[in-house]
Amino acid sequence: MRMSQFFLPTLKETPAEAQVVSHQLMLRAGMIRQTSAGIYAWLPLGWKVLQKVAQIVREEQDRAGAQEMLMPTIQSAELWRQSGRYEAYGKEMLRIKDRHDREMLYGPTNEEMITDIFKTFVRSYKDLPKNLYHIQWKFRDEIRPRFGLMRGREFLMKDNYSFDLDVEGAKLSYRKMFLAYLRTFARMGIKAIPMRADTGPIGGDLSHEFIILAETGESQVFCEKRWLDLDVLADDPGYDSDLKDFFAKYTSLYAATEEMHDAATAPAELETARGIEVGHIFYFGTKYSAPMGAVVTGPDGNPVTVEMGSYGIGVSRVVAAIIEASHDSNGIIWPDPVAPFHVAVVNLKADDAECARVSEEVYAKLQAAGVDVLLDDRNERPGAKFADMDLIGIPWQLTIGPRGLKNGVVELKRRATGEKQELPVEAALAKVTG
RNA sequence: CGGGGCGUAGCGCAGUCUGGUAGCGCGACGGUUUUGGGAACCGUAGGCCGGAGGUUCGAAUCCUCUCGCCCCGACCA
Repeated sequence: MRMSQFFLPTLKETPAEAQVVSHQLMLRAGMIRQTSAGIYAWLPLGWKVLQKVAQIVREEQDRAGAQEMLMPTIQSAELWRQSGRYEAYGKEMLRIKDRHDREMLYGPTNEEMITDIFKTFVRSYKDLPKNLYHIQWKFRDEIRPRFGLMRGREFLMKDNYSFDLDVEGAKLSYRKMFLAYLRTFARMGIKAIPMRADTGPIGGDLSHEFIILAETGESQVFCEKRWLDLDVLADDPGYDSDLKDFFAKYTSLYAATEEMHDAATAPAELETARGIEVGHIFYFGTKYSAPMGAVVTGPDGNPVTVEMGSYGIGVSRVVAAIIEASHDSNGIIWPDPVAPFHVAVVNLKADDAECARVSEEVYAKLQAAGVDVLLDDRNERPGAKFADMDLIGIPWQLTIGPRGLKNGVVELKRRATGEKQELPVEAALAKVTG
């Protein structure tokens, strides 16, 4: 992408309405535009990041055996009456009426709908287990939306639903998602810690919130420091195992949110921090399958009400949470896997023939190599270019200027560390693509 | 929903108390000089002062109503 043509409305000053750093930086970096309280349009840069995050979620869901589908945002109130939640849900649910005065709603979640779809088609235990997901916009009419995308009203969520014949199967499905979530966040370059969550009336120990540590987090969390040293991607036993050992290892360390924290049972040496919830997994048995009649015929010919679980990742919130966890005073520092561009080629002097020639050549080579590259070919002053690049947080900045070219070198800067080195063009290319 | 605050140019703000023909900085546009960390100078454009009523000779400013947004609390990916 050429910056001279890219729709990237960056701001020098921080808009007054933004209080938290992720909101401020997303506005300044030209990623989003608020259209109503808690509702945002995603501009090209933001949309690129959102899609990268969604794609990692998608790949890990697929890898864990879940299947992608897409359910609508608008649902019928009828479905929710079957589960009893239409009355129970309260004002967070946006209720609307169509032209025939039929009661509809903008879905805050999809348990009812997926259960309805499931029961229509699945009749035999032989069809189990099943795990279905979609990545779709949700709406929850929060009393007070705030913190930009951290607590919006409309948000993009990956939600999936597992269906099993028995509790043991449901627990295995749960452990698979537990692993999938750890892998998902690890791949995004962030440390999300699973913390025991309230299971409400269901009871048991099968609900975890996945929390990212960040100073601006909404809730107080407590965990053992050793958590931060675990390497999930290295520990991954694969989905063919029963995952019991893995699950045991990753739930043995203490980690709890404020609500679940119990100083009496907690170890003495505890890390206290602020946390942002980015995912939540939940086993809930027959809470929906029973009232909605999701029943299959078991091996013995008798009907079995299926065991269900649901699993959510706040995809749009993750984007904000990553910024909360990874920024400095100059702007965003994207972890490589979710960065909107891998490298920015900064032509320091756009009207200099040699600078332009080398920049274009580097740009073309990187594109040919399949690298997501942004070329700053604007006729701006160097300071403005550097400031923009730091602001939008591209992991590598490859600066091409007349001073360096005279000596046959370009400057390669790593956004995360600020480390700069002068290299011949080919060496810089190798470093960026390697 | 309770409590607090704010709506004036694209963005950040002053002006409101004490009514008198709307201003500053940044940004945009044109020009000249510049060019390795958000340049300098000259010039230009841009505002029903959120909206509707009212008071007044006269309202951004006072009164009433309304809409929107932000912050603090109870809810949540």
